[in-house]
Amino acid sequence: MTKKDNHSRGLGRPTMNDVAKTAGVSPVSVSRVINNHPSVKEGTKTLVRNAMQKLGYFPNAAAQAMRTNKTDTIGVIITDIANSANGHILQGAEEVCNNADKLMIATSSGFDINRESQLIDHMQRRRVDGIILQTGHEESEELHQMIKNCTVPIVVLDRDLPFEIDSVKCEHYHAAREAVGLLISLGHRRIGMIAAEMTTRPGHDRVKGYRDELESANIPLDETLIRAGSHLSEHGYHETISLLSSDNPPTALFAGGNHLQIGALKAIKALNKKIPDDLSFIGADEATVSALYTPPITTINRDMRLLGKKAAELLLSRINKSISDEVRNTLLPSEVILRSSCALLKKG
Amino acid sequence: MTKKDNHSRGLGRPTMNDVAKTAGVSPVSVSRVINNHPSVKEGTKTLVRNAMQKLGYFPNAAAQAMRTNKTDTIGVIITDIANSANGHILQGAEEVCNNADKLMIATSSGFDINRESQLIDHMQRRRVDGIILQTGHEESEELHQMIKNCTVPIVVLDRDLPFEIDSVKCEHYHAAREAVGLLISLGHRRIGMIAAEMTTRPGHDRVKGYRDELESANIPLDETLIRAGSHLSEHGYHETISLLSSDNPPTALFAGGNHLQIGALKAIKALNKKIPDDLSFIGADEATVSALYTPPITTINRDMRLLGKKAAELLLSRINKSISDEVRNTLLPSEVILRSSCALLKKG
DNA sequence: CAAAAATTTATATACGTATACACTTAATTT
DNA sequence: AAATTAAGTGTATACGTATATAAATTTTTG
Repeated sequence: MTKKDNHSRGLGRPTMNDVAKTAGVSPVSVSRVINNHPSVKEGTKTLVRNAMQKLGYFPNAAAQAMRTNKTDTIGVIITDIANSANGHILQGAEEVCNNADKLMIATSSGFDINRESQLIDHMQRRRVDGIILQTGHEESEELHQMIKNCTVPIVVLDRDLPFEIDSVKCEHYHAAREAVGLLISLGHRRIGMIAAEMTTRPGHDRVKGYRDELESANIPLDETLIRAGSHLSEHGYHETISLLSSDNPPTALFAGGNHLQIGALKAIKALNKKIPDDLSFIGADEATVSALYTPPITTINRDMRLLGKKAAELLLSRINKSISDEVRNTLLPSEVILRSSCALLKKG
Repeated sequence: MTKKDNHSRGLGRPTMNDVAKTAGVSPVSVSRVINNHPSVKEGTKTLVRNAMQKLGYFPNAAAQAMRTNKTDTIGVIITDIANSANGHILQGAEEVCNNADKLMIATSSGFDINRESQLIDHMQRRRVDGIILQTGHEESEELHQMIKNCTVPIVVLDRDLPFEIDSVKCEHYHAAREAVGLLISLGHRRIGMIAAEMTTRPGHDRVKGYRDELESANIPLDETLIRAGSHLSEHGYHETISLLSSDNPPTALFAGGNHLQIGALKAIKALNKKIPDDLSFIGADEATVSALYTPPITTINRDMRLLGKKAAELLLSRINKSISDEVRNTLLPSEVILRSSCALLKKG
């Protein structure tokens, strides 16, 4: 019994050596069968395959990774995995990765900056071939450093970072302008704006679109109508309650985020206000509820699956070095879908 | 220049040896610092830490895995990652894994049986410490074999398999009976049932609950009222259209699945039927829409996050061998949440 | 102050795989 | 038939880490 014969000694899983022994060939032949090397006789192939079958052999990915310095794995770090919008991103990315024979592994940070750092760390230790990152902390200096120092390619998902880096983003600014413009064209002058963190693209750009559109319509800005700060449903709920129960409530409301929209709709329901009679309403990123709501809700939509796909494609190209070295920033469109939640402002 | 001095030659990433050289200590000391070994002088520690910092060193997880035969990784295989119910499962599981210092990596099969096998394979090759599996193919013999032969512990998520295996499941049967019972108590006799695949727990058990409750109420079964077969929204839509436009349409409808419910509601809307005046309705697993719908929808709910947590906890216990060897099957409750989508059957 | 004990550091090796290289045998050419 | 080529297989080794064992150093003790 030789030194390396772990398996027959009952310790641990079968290795290439065990398979080789069982098949009566050398370990090299086993390796060649595994990797579909051309020069191996058909007879040997089946010999090896049978042995693998018999022993229940699985190649050890860690050993392979160490030897080849590749893992064929793409790591994805998402803020909130329970958000179905992110689910669609993951679905899109996974489809592309599958087709490229890469395993996509998804993790989520829960918007926790420490967790985010840990996950980038994890991915690097595991030597993933590349990372798709949706940070929840665009502004963190620490994170910028981590990203800059990262030893594997990163594609950033719908975030603005203050340095050059591959990214795929969605258009938020013009869509927000279009949404607000629609409300203005219906006669609304007091338009409430509920937004996510200003340190995050969807929050920042949508608020900017709101401001610019009002300005270009010569409507004086009332800062108290802008309620930015969190992407959470609770934020949408409380700020909507606050806005609608104020002395001079808005006649229209724009909720720039799927959870925010849910929260806002709950608040509107709780206050027993009717859309669009008491209040015109525009939401964002929430396809299902918007279509089914009574009345159906006008909303800004974007193709999250496409976002995931584009990010994965860009990352794979970067990994394969099949594109030039210069940084790529892809911008995907948003679309305003008109439904019946917006009405002409009633005079008086 | 020695043989192993890769990094200073510019090839690849820094290793323990590079760090050791830079710090002026032996590789062993570096390893000890990494693993918080007690017996290492404070001065050496900082020396090593500075060197790691300077070189941008990251331990190679593959090498560690090979040496220690552990990966501190939990693999999760889910059917559909874009389904927010599954997102909540993942969230729950991830929380538990984080607290146990395990990295949870999520993948999804898209209900593709081949993909599912591949993923189990991937996980084994990568030597994850354990797998949480939500199969979309309870009935597949091939899959049963893969699961039985799997070399790492598996916890099955809300599925019935024809052999002993750790699992965490949700109660569907009694909740379905309760839902149908509620409709019966309101006078309904013709109750439509839209269900997912019969080869999957939520589909099978809910239909069984439906049948048994009707039987115990001495209501003759009309098989044409049962529309099982797919969890997809489209199935819910088409079967609802079909049911409601038949000669003898049901007066109440039970949609046993979140996507099915969405599809059914779309169909009801398309046919311009009013809930609950024209049709009483009960849904399942779709908290957001149900609460916001007009009228709010009575629904069967379950705690998906808890499902994920319990599965992860069971798996970790199994990995740590902190529980006895016997197979565990945890059953979590479902709950019927009463809202205003069900009404007394109008006579005549 | 020598010796024993405790602490810290170093040497050597194994984990499982892929590949460069050498080797054997069979097939082809001269 | 000898020489060349091709096809198939085997030997030896490196990847980066953790640890057993040994060695060196410092601290404690009689």
